[in-house]
Amino acid sequence: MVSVHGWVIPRSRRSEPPFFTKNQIISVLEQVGTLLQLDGANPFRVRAYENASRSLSSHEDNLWETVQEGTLIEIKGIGKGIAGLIDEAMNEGTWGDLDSLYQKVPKGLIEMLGVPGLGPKRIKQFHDELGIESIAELRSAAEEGALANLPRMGKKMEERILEGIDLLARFTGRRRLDIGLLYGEAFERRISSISGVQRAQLAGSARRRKESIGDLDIVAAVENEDIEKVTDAILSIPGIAEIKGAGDSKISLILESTIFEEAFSNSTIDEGVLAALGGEAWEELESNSTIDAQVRLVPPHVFAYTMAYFTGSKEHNVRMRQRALDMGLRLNEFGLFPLDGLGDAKGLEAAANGMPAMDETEIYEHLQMKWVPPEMREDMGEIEAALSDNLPSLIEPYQVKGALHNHTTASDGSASLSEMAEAAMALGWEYLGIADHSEVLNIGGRSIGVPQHLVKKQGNEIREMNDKWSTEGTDFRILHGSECDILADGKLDYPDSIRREFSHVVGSVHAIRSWRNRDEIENTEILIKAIEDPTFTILGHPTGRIIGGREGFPLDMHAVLRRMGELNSDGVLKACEINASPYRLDLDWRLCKFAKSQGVPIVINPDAHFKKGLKDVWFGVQMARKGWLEEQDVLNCLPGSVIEERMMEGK
DNA sequence: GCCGTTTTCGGCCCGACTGTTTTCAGTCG
Repeated sequence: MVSVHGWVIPRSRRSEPPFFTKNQIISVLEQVGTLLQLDGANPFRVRAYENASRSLSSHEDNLWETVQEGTLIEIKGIGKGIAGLIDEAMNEGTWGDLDSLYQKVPKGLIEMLGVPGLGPKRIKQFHDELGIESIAELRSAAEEGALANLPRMGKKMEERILEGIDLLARFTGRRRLDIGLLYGEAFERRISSISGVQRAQLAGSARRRKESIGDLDIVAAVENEDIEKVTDAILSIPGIAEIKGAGDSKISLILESTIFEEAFSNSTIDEGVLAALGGEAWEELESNSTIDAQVRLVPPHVFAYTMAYFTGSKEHNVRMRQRALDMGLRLNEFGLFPLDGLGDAKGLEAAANGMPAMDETEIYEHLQMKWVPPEMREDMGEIEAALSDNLPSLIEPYQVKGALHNHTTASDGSASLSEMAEAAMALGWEYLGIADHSEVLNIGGRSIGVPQHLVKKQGNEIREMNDKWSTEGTDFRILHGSECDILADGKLDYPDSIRREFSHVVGSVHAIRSWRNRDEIENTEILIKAIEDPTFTILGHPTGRIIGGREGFPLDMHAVLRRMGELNSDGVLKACEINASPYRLDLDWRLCKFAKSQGVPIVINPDAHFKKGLKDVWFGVQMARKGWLEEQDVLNCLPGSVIEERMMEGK
């Protein structure tokens, strides 16, 4: 459901400029786009606001400085109008005439956008003609049959809206990447095994490894004469909760977790993904858990084009089509065609005259570009990099040699030191960093941190184990760190003398509530103060977000990373974690490239609380890939013998 | 509202599906 929470124009709490932060500006611009749609504005004007919001969020420089320099309009997508708006907001603390727009559009209309089949046009029509301002009013109007009499409406639309309202209540929100991939892999395998399907592959945000997945897209290559047979077979796959629609080229479904039973017993799931998922995520699925899925059926010779198209992202595709147009070509899900001589041929008919492509590499070659890995297709600079042959060589899961943030029974983990070490060795790792919680941490009134007097005991155990491996000639070691709480005032838990004994200190915020009650500027200052402590090594789950659960606390992460970069250039090691738990995936991948540009090393940490949790590193690697990171950018790609030294040097 | 070797106006990515119509508008991805 589109949450209505937060749909008010922000008021500044500050007494001097800048009155608003970059994140506040970005969110207002995005909301204005939506509000304008509901107000019936010119769709291109709507897109201008959406584009401005997007381009600002990938703009890495300090926005306040840009405003002061007067160079706002040099940012692509920001012209005179929006630049004036941003200038006014930051300098004066006012939003021009946007107040009236926020006032004008009833909040219930925003919620209605979440109803499948309802868009801004119909919502506006209902509002203008019938005075409908909320989902509740919409439901009763539909039940009374009041909607069917409107122009271009009818009984069927009315029913669809009622179903849509129910659906919205039942199947709300997106799925975490791990859950989405479980469904996606299972569904892909089932479709691949249908006779008549020549190839089938998962596309969409799952293939791009987004941290959360709205619905699954699967492309299947099927000859024309097999379409009917294959469609019937797909519709009879067990695990389908509902069929939403089925045409010649597209099938829309809702899947439920019963799809897994046979898929798992046949071990048909991709081994790499299954290993990463460890089966844990599946066991946790509720029986009423569902996910939307679309299957596209296309002739084999256009499969690559359709894969590229439905892998997205939408923004990447727009840029690709623009690139094609620049070369006098048209690109769509069926092929790439010269614009002249295309005539009236559309869709598949036109594909006969298109440029052939056996795989995606050839599509990019036709456009004189290097193939872009799916994870990078977000229009975050990959188009330019692919055109100039400057794409990074992305990190691979096998390049990770250990991890630095994991727990044992000494705090809230469920496995002992030696059990965790064995599991790490089984993964082929050369080291395991243990970072149990510090003393202060208690969750639900129960203290789970390691008290001061037990820190030394843990250190002794680790030393004994390391000595044993060393005499045996085993290339494995445990690094004795701590996940040390960053207190609300920016101080670190434990006395200095204890912190200095650890090989590394992962500083993490756990008392999220007090950080959420402060503003971005204050939080940023306090967090930077904590990072500057000489014993501080790694920033753990920087914003505290839980995917699908809660937003992180307000923070200017660019400013934090800039400061960490300065400290690194002074020779002090300050690394930033990508917490690899699929619940967190924090640092956000969108910030990885910036961290790299500032010279901040990244550590991919599973934050494992049990043996299988170590495998979550796989998800962290996916995020690092989305963030353009290479092997040398990631600290825990260093071999065991080197990483100890690196941490000593960095103090 | 933004943008511009076609720069101050007239474009702005493209197609399938659905339900409403009898040629098309709205929605979705």
